[in-house]
Amino acid sequence: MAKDTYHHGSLREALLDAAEDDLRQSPEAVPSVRSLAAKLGVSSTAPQAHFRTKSDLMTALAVRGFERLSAALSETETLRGLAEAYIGFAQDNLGIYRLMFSTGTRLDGDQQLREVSRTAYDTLRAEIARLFPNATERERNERTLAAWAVVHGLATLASEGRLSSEAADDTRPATLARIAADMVGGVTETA
Amino acid sequence: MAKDTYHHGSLREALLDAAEDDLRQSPEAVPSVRSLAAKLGVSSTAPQAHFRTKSDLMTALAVRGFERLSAALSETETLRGLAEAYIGFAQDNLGIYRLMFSTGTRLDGDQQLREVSRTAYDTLRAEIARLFPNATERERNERTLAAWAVVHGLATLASEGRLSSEAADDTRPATLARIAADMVGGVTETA
DNA sequence: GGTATAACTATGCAGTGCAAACTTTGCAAT
DNA sequence: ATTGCAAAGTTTGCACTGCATAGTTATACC
Repeated sequence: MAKDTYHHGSLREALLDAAEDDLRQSPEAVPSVRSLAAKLGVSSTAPQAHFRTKSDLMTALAVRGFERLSAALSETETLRGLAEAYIGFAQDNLGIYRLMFSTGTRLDGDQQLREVSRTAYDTLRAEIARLFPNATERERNERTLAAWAVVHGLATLASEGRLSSEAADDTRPATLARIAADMVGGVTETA
Repeated sequence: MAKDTYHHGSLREALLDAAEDDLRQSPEAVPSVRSLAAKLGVSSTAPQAHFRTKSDLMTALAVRGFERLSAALSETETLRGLAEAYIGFAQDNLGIYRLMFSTGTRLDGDQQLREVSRTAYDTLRAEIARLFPNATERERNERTLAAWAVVHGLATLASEGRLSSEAADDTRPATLARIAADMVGGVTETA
């Protein structure tokens, strides 16, 4: 993965790849810029040419994450499917998922991040609208918000290992998704 | 807040107080141990006598947070009140709240943390049991989990400023709590 | 009143992000 | 082809971090 020419050619992407790789191998440790540079056989400050700050790098990674999440969501139709995809994504991409919703990653700072984040949300909103055609605009908004919150909450708590010992022993995406969908859709509307 | 004697006397508590103070003033920046020591007029490594690692200090702070959260929850009765208290706590104690659910703070490592975390959860569980007396054990478990997830999800998303621009403009605890309670309690059961 | 020990200091190390100044390279215009 | 220039990468260095280690001081206990 080291470079042999002076110009790496695609250091920007390589950095993101490397960061993602590290994050996948140990999701609890945010990789240092220096370690990424070292792994790519490049000087410690080379990344600065592509990302002004570390935070910028992480934000770029978060954008990647949202894109992939959106892709995963758009592959399903049902509410339960969406929930399962969301929770599954969180569990399979724990490091990036944390980054996507971490404090450092501010939505207001990055235009691209805001857009790609909105895309994912709109997918959910559309499904809610389909499920509750008679609801008012406001009801739909609130239901969408609540739906997102349950799913996001479950995904987060499960990923951080907060459910294991007390709240739930079965933390598989499918199981949690069922619980979430039951709560949002209600028993009546599903029929 | 500086010491004049060689032995500070209550450095442990002072460190926690100082950390909480910093966290309250700028919730997005986790204070450094060194800065806390400096603020208390104590050498950089003095804290090590009381907390083996920084993570230990943060965990102790998280315990404080759970205690206070439990106290806030126990002051109300209704589901909606619980939700409002929870969300309000998150917004008013953003720094500590993040710490309580951050990756570094592992439940499995600290006995005390596990207990105090469970206490808060049990309060919610009791209320759910009261609301749904006819539900099976399993149903109650699932509803409790879902309830926690919505509330926690809303609290987290609101605190991190993830709702503002797209999902909800009104992020006041009372409003979010109503949405959460509606979802959990359903319209039928509330009557 | 001595002494073990908990609480604190001093020093130092490895790592971190980042700024600043410099060097190499590719590309584009002449 | 030559030159000029901007982009990409290097070197150096600074301030800060957590933490290990070794030495110092005061306090509590017998």
